Amino acid sequence: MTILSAGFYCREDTVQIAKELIGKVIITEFNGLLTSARIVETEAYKAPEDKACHAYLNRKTKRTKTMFLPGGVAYIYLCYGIHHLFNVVTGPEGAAHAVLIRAVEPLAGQEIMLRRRGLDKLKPQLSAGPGVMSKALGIEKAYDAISLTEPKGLIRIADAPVLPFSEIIAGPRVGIDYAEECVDWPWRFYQRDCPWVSKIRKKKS
DNA sequence: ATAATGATTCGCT
DNA sequence: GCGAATCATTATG
Repeated sequence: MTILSAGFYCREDTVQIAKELIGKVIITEFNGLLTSARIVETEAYKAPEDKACHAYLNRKTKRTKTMFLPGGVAYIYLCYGIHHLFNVVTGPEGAAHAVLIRAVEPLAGQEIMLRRRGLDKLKPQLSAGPGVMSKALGIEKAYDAISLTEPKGLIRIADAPVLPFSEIIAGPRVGIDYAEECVDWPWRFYQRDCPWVSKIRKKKS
């Protein structure tokens, strides 16, 4: 099992990386509890031109500074005061690019994930959604900016064959209605016919 | 359908 | 510094 190296993340084309991340495997190991899950849904965010990106126009703040790091580290932040969202920083140092992981398919340590979520049965609700999949894997914002490329790291991502083109679907990103002309950019990728992909949420009336 | 929830940011001073 | 508005969501009825 090969861990993806910095070379994979540091490329300039974040959208391409987001696409290639589908099918890769996230492994977390906190407190000796090992869990892993297959990525089935991602979104690309790319400053400065992307209005939906926190670092739009390269705004550098305490929160977004992680995104300016070289590719291969985690960017984790709190959303709606409740949910920890997990991103992978991409691109060279100084480029605020990142890929949001939105949904995963549980592999190893399913009992651990169920316990963390307070569920007793394996169903998409366990990890189909950016907030809940972080919770299932035990990811918290305290792990912001840690490396993903260390073989012994708390969080790492294992390589896997790239899915056939026909299995990957591109669409507009979710939950960024405020981003005006950027809302329709097809920067969301997910695996076709996969029950672990998050459901498209209906917009407010 | 909507309440819950808190870090972050922005516009003041 | 301070306070208000904002938000890449989820769970529940």
